[in-house]
Amino acid sequence: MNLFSDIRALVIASIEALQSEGTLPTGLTLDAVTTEPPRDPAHGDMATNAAMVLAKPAKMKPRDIAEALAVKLSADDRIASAEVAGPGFLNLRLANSVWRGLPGAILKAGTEYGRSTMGQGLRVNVEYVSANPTGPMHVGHARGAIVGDAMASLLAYAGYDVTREYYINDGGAQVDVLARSVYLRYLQAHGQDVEFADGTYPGEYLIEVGEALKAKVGDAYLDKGEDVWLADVREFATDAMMALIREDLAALGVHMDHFFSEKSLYGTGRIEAAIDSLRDKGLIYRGVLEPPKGKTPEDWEPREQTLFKSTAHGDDVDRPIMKSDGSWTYFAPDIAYHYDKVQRGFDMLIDIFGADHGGYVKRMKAAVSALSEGRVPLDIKLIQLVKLFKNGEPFKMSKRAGTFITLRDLVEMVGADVARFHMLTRKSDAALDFDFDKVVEQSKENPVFYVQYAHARICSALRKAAEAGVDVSDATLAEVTPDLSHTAEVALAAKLAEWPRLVEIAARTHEPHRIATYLSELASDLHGLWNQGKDTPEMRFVQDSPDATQAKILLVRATAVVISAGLGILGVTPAEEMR
RNA sequence: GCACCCGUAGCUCAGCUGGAUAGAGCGCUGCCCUCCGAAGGCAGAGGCCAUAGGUUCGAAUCCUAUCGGGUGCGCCA
Repeated sequence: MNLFSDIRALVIASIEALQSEGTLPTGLTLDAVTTEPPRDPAHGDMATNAAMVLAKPAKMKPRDIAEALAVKLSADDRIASAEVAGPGFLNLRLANSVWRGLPGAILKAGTEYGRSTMGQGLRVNVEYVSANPTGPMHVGHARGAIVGDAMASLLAYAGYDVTREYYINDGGAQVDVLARSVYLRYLQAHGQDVEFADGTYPGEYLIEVGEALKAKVGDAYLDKGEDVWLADVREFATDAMMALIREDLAALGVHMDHFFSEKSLYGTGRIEAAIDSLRDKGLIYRGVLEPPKGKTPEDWEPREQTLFKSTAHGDDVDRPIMKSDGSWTYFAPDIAYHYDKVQRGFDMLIDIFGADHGGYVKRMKAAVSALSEGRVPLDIKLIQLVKLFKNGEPFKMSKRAGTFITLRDLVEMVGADVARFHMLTRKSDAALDFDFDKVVEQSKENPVFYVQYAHARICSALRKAAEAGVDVSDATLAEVTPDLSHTAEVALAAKLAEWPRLVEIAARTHEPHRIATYLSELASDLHGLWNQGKDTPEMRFVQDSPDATQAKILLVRATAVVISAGLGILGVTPAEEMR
């Protein structure tokens, strides 16, 4: 149920009626016709741009089209009035019956109100986090995890078939480093003195991994060379790290559908198969790259390499896929991984990367474009930095100073709900300030609190009504005719009408932060309505008679449902009371 | 040097596939808050949407150039 698309359908039908009457020419493209909320409520409930976008192709004056359309639309009993305004806007005022029907319809649908079918069941793969399995996740990983997770939920709510996926970088040199570091801890567990040289991870989190290794293999690896233990320790260590990472993610409320191992691409012919697919398209060649202008590395020398002709698919330069020693560059397994995604039949791919991978976007898009022959779109979201603050002061993380904050620390300090909501209050390609003290503050300037409080406040009103003996069950309220006698109440209903539309906009643009923005606005409207009850007792949610209470409280209960649905997408628990 | 992201009120930021008089919170100014539904309420001031061109009936939004900030740029993933 979506009022805007309902009325848009009515507008389209009216245009077609005018076409069959000969008032408008046939063969017009109607895709650009929209119905949207007017900027100024005085303009009405809804506006359509139909007359303006059709004026040129129909070779008519916009106002003439608008006049004719207004007559048609007015004939529908959902339309109270249709007025031509400005350059050709058609301002629509909806019948009271439309608004009165909305809150009950929301209660009947529950949090499904707003669910869309725009995704048409298309299969989307959202890849996010993909942190190296070399240690616990730090607070910097949290934003990508949260944005990716909310993105996946949003797309699912919008009707896509979503897979949440984590790419484990377990094939590169850094897991050898991890394995050697664990080996040192293993020696330590056997009572030996060890030294952590450069190129090893000294983190204490590996102590227990070393001890676990000792428990598993005993003294089998003591005084042995890497050729004996490296492969096994590598696997043991990455398994341990992934277990750690899964726990960290779970603490944040993030759960993956699929973990994809980079290592599984090596020695199995899968990289070769992906590269062969590109070779078949004539996109692999031997060549020498130009040095980057203006910033030639000291040790630059021309070198013949195996290159992917990514420029054929929009990249700026061709990219090496094989090192001079014949081994793959990191790009090659990434190509193979995305080839695998394409072959698994996804209709759309989304990668959530850190902003430091910006230079990687074009080549990855080029690869997917080539591998899928342009069929599968890849959207890459770059997540900008989170600037940490503590009580208004910039907070620098430093391992040496012991102020290194892990993702787990974050959850323990502020809670998963607060962390999640706050990380979603800004669009992901802008830097975000995160103040450990302010995000848990209970004040109006804290959107997390403000939205939670709106929901809790409604729950409180419902409890109070129930204590007074009023039946405020959804089933009962859904049959009640709401009392929308004040403009602020109609305005709130109008805001609720925007929810399904907003879901589609957020899903189409891949911008889950829009949900958080909307919820803040909705909460603000709710609190405003509540405050008006101070001066105007007849606007209070709980009235003297049960009938009056039901008629008032229905609207705010519908608001709670929408808040709950929105928070659900963000992965935040709606609070029933504030503590 | 090149590519990508960002530039909107004093500050932090929203702003819908281009739509009407560009919004919110904070801060600032004024008023209200002895009782109702706590963690305040109401009102006001504050803008060359970085700059200059272009496309369009219409541009904060799209295109081009310039300026400013960030990120990245062949054997590191």
